[in-house]
Amino acid sequence: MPPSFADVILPVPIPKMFTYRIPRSLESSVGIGYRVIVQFGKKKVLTGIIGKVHKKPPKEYEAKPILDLLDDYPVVNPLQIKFWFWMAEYYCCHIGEVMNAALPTGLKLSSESKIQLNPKFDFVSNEFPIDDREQVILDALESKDELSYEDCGKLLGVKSSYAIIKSLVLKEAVLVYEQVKEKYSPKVESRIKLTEPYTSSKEELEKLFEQISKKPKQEEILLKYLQEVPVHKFPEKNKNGLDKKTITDAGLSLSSLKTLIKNKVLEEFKVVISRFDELAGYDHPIELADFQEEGLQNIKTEFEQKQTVLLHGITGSGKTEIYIKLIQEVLESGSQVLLLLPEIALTTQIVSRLQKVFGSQMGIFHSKYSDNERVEVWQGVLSGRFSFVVGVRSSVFLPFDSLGMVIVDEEHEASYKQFDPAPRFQARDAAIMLSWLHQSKTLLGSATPSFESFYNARMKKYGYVHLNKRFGEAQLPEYHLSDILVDKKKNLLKLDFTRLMREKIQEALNQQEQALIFQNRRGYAPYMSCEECGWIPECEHCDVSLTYHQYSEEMRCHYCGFKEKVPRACPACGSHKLTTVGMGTERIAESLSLLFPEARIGRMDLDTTRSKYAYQKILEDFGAGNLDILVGTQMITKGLDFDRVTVVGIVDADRILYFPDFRAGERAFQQITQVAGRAGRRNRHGSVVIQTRKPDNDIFHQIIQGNYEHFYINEMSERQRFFYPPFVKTLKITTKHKEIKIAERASKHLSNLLKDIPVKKIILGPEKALIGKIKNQYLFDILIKLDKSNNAPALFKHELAMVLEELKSQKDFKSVRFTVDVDPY
DNA sequence: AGCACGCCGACT
DNA sequence: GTCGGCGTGCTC
Repeated sequence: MPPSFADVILPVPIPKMFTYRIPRSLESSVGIGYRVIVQFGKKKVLTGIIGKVHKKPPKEYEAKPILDLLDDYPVVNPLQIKFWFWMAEYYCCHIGEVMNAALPTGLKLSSESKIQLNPKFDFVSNEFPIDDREQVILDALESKDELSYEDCGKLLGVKSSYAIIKSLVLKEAVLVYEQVKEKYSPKVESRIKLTEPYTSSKEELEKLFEQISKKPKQEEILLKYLQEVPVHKFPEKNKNGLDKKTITDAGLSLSSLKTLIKNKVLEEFKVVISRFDELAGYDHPIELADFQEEGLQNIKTEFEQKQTVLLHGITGSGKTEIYIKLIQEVLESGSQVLLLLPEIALTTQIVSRLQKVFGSQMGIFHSKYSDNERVEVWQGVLSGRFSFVVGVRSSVFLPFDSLGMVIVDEEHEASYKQFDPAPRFQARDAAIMLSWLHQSKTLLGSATPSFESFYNARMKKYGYVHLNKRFGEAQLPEYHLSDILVDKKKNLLKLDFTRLMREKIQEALNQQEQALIFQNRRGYAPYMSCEECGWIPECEHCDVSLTYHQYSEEMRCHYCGFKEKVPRACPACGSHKLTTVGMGTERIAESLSLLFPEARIGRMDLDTTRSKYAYQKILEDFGAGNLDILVGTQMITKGLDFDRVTVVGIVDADRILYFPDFRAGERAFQQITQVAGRAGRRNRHGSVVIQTRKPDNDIFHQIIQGNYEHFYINEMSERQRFFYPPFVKTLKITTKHKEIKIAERASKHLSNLLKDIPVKKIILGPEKALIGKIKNQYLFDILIKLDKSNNAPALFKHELAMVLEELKSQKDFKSVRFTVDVDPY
């Protein structure tokens, strides 16, 4: 038998797999998707995933052997591997980067170099002298068995301890070895149980009680145990024992418990438990209104023809109920279901709603979950415990093996697109691909579909179902446009609130109703400015002004996290007249508390929801009526469904509308409609107040009339004329370097090379990026608009990859970073 | 991305 | 003189 080889995917940004030899001993037990340990480079040990198994020995090098197998089952299935490769190709990144994003951290291992004393080392008759710094390391190793390179560096106060360690190795004083650590640790519970003979014989137990009658604390524990676990009535219950916590929580003595264990009366044992509670789903039937039932039937009919269906349902039309029906059917047929939600909707009512129906067969995949929790969701899908997962963007990577349906709720949400580390994927689009690989169906749901999806629906690529009724007696809210400039002239603008806005909020407060105030900017004020000379504090490392955060008395950069104290005086002219310009949520909340001193005001934005349950806490407070007004960013537009909200205020609609991006209009329509949808659900009618400087902008009237289609047609003619998506495919390449000249030159050079690629396209730029400098790196953008026909995008990407490889190998551009963003936002 | 090797400046 | 800065090349 010739030897077998495995192409292993490793978490390194190199565009290929690495071929390793499969040792005979592992030959029968490995395959695609297994986690393996391999040596990479001189000593680094990494975990990788087998992407392919074959018999072709590599010609140019000797393959190293696979060192070990981590599990006795594949962690990733072949469908996922296909999906990874598709993603790497489509989003122009490396397979290792996809793997990195796909595997929960807990399943990734990497080794750490450790040093230990060489037991053979003879300190006395040592032929080489040990210097002071080496001695420090050796002394430290006297008390600790092992040290990492980092520990050594800290000990010596130097950045790199490499040279010293190398010298010690040479002198044979220490040994270097690699330690791989499994990051995932199961949650264990300590339990106790009664030992023999006390379990089987009542007499023995009685004897025992006599013996310990003088030790009341021990007696107490024993009584507690027997009360919780009636051993003699139900002998089998002893096997499972009792959680140790039950004893300690009852305030009983831990040391007495230890004595009982030491005396072999009780026995301690450990069990692995789940991090998720078992919840029973109630099977209460979901009642659909006639129009929802009709929608459901239409979806099914569309699915007969199309793989993907767009469900266009206005806010309050009850899309969730339709989802539930569909999910139930798919689950009953034995297939799996994935429901994608935008991150910020995941902690809300929809999840608890679903949990009530689906109980513990439903897994939740959160971005705030710990690494261990993520591994458990992963394992849960693998083992079949979860046949249904509700999750964020990254849950498309879970190890499903037989998806029957993927639902993407709020399909238009920009947060489905990942920007920063590669893969820069759009989860909605990836979900459609994933679903296709499973030969399953995809349902996209939205009240304000993305133009891409709506376009696909109109082109008959997707099926289309429209729900335009609201459930129950819910009415659409009444819109009011409030002109900021008019009020300002008449001196009616108080603390940035127009008279109409203040009146509406006051009315709500008078009626014990609630108000939601939307402002898409966190912090106190976007920036500060000197009244005398116009100086504006800017970030030292980025090309942006610093945001003023009042609460922490700081100026912060939202791009690199840089912060500094608020300047006392203007460094340019010495003036003390520094004022804040513009408004963030923090300032809005402050203004409201001045305008409505009696109101209880809450704020919800990135700064107030950093901790795991902060979001839920604020929502619960609001839901319970402990708050009258909630101020927030986008976060408040999602999944909130509170009866008492009758007023929704948009403080600065122009900020959304006049954004330098071709999608600004689309986004404004979506955002305003979404926030507005929070007003007056059920039988109360609500008001939406929009503050703007240009109330006659046509877009407002289309939003008010809810005329999505009209709006769409208008905007699309513009997009067609100027070659914007969805008429073309776009691709953005950012060039980054710490020297502006080099960054610019590299970008120019690249754009010239791209011009030669024989594909129908438009190349724009290079141009200084919107934010020209971030973290001391200068950025230049090239935007490419690709013809969608004839496979042009794929051809172009292929050529691009080669051009980039070539460019990177030129020595002038060695340290230049290129990032490719396909379908950027 | 790490990590090792190699070639130059500022210090005991 | 050396330490240690980081530029460059390589990883099956």
